[in-house]
This record gives sequence, C-alpha cells and structure tokens, in this order.
Amino acid sequence: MQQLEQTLKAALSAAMQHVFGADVPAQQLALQPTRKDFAGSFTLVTFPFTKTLGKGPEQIGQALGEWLVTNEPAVTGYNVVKGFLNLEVAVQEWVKVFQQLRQQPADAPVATGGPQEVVVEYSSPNTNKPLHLGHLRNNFLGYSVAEILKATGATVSKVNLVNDRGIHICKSMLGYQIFGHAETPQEAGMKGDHLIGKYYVLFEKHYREQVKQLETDGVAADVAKRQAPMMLAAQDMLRAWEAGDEEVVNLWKQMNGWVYEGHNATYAAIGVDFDKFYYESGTYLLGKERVEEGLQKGVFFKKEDGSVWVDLKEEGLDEKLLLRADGTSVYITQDLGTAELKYQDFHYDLSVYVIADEQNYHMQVLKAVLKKLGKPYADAIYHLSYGMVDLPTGKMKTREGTVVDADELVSEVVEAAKAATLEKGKTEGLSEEEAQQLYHMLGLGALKYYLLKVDPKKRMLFNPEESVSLEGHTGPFIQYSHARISSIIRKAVERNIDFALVSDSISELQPTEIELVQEIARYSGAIAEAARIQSPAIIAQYAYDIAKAYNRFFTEVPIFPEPDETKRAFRVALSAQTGSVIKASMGLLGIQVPERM
RNA sequence: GGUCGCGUAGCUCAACUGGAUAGAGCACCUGACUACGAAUCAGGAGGUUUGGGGUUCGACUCCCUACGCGACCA
Repeated sequence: MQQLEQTLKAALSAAMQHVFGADVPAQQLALQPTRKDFAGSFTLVTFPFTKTLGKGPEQIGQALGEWLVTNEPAVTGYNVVKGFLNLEVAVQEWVKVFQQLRQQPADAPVATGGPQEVVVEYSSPNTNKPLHLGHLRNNFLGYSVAEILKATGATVSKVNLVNDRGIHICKSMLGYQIFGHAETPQEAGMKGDHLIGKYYVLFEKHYREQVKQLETDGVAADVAKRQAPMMLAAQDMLRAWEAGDEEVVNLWKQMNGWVYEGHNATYAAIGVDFDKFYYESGTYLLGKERVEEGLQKGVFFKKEDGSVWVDLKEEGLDEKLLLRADGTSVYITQDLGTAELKYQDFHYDLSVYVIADEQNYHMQVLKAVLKKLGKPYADAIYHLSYGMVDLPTGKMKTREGTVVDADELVSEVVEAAKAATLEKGKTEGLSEEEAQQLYHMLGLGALKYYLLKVDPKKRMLFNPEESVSLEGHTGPFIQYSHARISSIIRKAVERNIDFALVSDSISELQPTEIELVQEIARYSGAIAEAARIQSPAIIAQYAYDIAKAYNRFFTEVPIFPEPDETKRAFRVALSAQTGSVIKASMGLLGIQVPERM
C-alpha cells in the first residue's frame, strides 16, 4: 500500500505541476483514508493550497481529479466535496497490493528506524503479597509493549525488578514470626504469595490496634504510629537484615522463596515471561555507590545531619533526598543502582519502565539525577506511565479489602468463558484437555483485551461484568472471527480449493473486499504507531477493526457458492491472510486465538 | 500551598501530525440463521466534546480562563 500511496502522491505532484505550474514535492502531500460515507479510498485535503495557488478549494480538487483520471491509470474516479478530493483506485491496484502483502509473513518485522536494543521492565512486585488487578494491567502492558517493539525488529529483553527488601517485607516476616507457627504453604493449603500476604495483613491489623491503644492512652497520632511496638520490632528486623543476621536472613529467604513460587504460578497462568530478574536486595548497594560518585563529582551535597541530597530546581523539580542521615537507602537509591546494572547488562538505547502514573514525579527525578551524574543512558530512559485501575465502587484499597486478587480474577474469567462455551454447546469434538485450554484462552483473552484496549496513559474503570463479556468490542469477538476463518480454511482444503496464488485477472471486487485489503495493509502502520507511542491500545483497536471488517465481508460476500473459480480462490486467500494478521496482532497483545470455539 | 494529568452519547471507551456529518461497544428499539460458524451482521434512537473566551479557511485536538476530578511533592 505504501507503493500505491507513493504512486498517487507522485501523480498528484505531477498534476500540480501540469495544471497549476506549482512545484509541490510528493513528500509534502498527505493522503488520508477516505471516510466511509464518501466514494473513494484516498483523500487529499485541498485547503492548504488555496493561498499559494490563488484558487478555491473545490476548483483545485476538480482540476487535480480531472487530470489524474486521464493521466494516472491507478485512479479510476474522483469526487470533490468542499475542500476534499476523494480518489477511487483501480481494482487491479488493490489486487496488486494484496499480492504484495501475501509475499511476507504477517509477523515479519516492520522497520521503523526506532531503537534496536531495548529493555522493558515491568511487573516489579513486592514480595509481601499476591498480585492484584493493578499488577495485571502492568503485566499485560509490559509484555505487550515488549512484543510490539520486537515487531519493529528491536532486540527486547523483558526484566522484572523484584522489590524484595525493605520495611514492608519485614512487616510480613514479623507477622509470620508472631502468628505463623512456622506453617508452610503446603500445610496451609495456600499459594506461597497468598500465605505471606495473610501475615502482612495480620501485621497491619495488630499494628493498627496498638496505634489505637496508644492514642487512647493520650499519645499523639504521629508519635503512636512511630512508637507502636510492632513498628519498632519491624525496624529492628530491617536493621538486623541489613546487618546480615543469620536467622532473619534465613527467614527472609524462605518466605521470599514461597512468594516467588506463588508469583511464578500467576505469571505462568497469565502468560507473561521475563528474560531476567533483578532484586532490589542486589542493587541497593550499587545505588549507594552512585550516590558516592555524585558527591565526588560535586553534583550532590550533604546536609549537616549527614543525609545526601540533590538540587533539581534548575530542572523544574525540587531538592530530593538520596540517602538518609543514618546511611540507609531510599527508593531512588536502589533505582540508581538498578539503572546502572541494566545498562551494564544490555547497553540499551531504550529502557522502558512500566510504572503507574503515581510515580511520574519520582521517574522525572530519577532521569534528572542520572543526567546530573552524566550517565550516557539517562536519555534512553522512558517512563511508560499508565493510569490506575478503578472499581465501580471507587479506588482499590487494601484497608477496605476491595483489592481484586489476580489469581481469583483469572479463575473467574476462565469460569465465565467455560459457562458461556458450554451454554453455546461449542465443545463438540474437543477432548477434556482441549476444552480446558480453550476456556483459559477465551477467559484470559477477554481479560487481557479489556485491560489493553484502553489508552495506557488513562485511568480506567474495571467493570467485572464487562471484563468477562464475550460480545461486542472484546477479545473473544476477535478470537471468534479467527475461529470462523479457520473453519473456512479447513473447508477450502477439504474442497481442494487452491488459494496459494491469486490471479491478476480479477476485474471486480466487492466494497467489503477492498475494505479488507486496506485493513490488512494497515497492519504495519499500526505496529509502527503502537511502537512509537508505546500503546498496545493501537493494536487492540486495529485487531478489532480488521475482525469487524472480516465479519462484514463474511456476511455480505459468498465464498464457496461463488461460481467464478478465480474469485472464490481470492476470497479464500483473503480470509487466510486476514486470519494470519488477526493471529499476529493478537499475539502482540499476548492473546492466543483458537482454531475453533 | 506547589507541580503534573484528566474531563467526549445513560455507561465504558475511540478519533493519525488541527480536516468532511465527532465514531465503536454495552444498554434500548427493529430486522436477518435449510449459502460458508448468529460469540455474527444490517438499521434506528442517543452529543452545546465540562462552561466561557481566543488563534485558524477549519478546533475534541493548540492558547487563555473558570469549574470539577485525580495523582504527586512537603
């Protein structure tokens, strides 16, 4: 299609020359797709030329259209509406476009001139609780953006930075020590991450009671929060951990191990993966080195109490603490270390951080600090900032127990898909195992699509009912379209229809056929755009559009009843190509598509 | 208090660098399964794009302002 557009632009440029004597290079001409309600496929907006040409917009459109129809064989007709010149393209041209598209596999890389060596950091859980709905948006986004960047030919490494140390980890450890009676996940009959989460919650519960007690005893609220025995004990434990206390470290290793097992099970269930794991316990010391480096270079400064700061007022930010007075690290300390480590490992020219937008300020600071340090990789850092997920009842809040658990949610969507599939009686001929796989594919397809179709930057609302919906603008709608196409291909093979080659001699195409060819051709552009703005929503919308276009084609145009052998083969080929593109585009979202459903 | 972001149909979301009559889905109404899969398709109804100014041939998009919501920084 790029070729076709080039042809049209060149012709328009020539028309400008011949009709108006104006020198307008082809690159300066922007064509846009013609709106559905008008005849034609490409539109030139003529308003911008009224001044230089000294003519009215319609006059320009008429003259250019007239010239094209007589001089450019690819253009078979035109119409002018106000300042819009709509061009109709010859059927042969569309057949040619389709033939070219078929020569490459649907998942062939799309060169965009973008970054080549990329790291995408996502998921990055705390090791004191199971994953929840917010993590799911993060995980799906991270996985998908990585796949999209791969589709532009980049080498992409997915990494997970595990937040495995700090006061919150000690809280769950302490809760376990006090209330856990050394129970194991097996004994409790729980996944490891859920078990640890239970003790984190228990810690918080008892800690709050202590705070309340202190307050009723007349202690000021903020003092009570700091002085409650359980908080003091947690801080003791953190110090013991940093000092390498054997008992504490062993407990820490054991409990984190359980959490990793639990998280890994969730990752496997939702189909995301990582090339490398980083642990904050392994990077915070490196971060302290960066702070030292900044002091030596004179870009950081020390206050009287010994704490280390950076002044970012010139960058429009504020002063920022980098290291506490007692020498312990803060979040940004370890982030400095991790950034350095990632660069050593991958020498990236793009490093994506998939992190919620509540950390916009923090990420600005990180980038600014690395620039101050003169790090060559500072500019390559990109914060893929996504909005929080709200519930119909409002924000998710741990305190109020409104957090939607990832594992529970996954089993719910799978169950919903199962129920719907059974109700429709579509399990015929499937083994039990195949059926289970299908439910999982559909349930997860619904959930992933639901979370990915929204612009990542925007805050979104999670409606449980809509997230398991299988109709309308949903993942299963697209999966269904693919299953339908697969059915057509199976039948075509049974009937020995040869659709490997598409004849040049097709002289007529239905509007829905042209539309479908255009949609297929749009795929590479969608990838480029999605990669540029790092938005899976672009791909999600595209996959929906092409599925929609296919379903329209499917109901309007007969395939097997078509008596003309050439047309019939073309329609099967068109179906096959559409199926490949649907599969590939859904793959970029991390969603699988079934052969039947 | 300071900084940043958001506001589009009853609800959830689209709208490429400023382009035509602002589009989908859900919900509501109507029609289409003895041609290939109805988890589908076609049609109807639904909008002062939060309000008010400005720039432009043209503004959901850019600028100013008011209001509302959210996040972050102390």
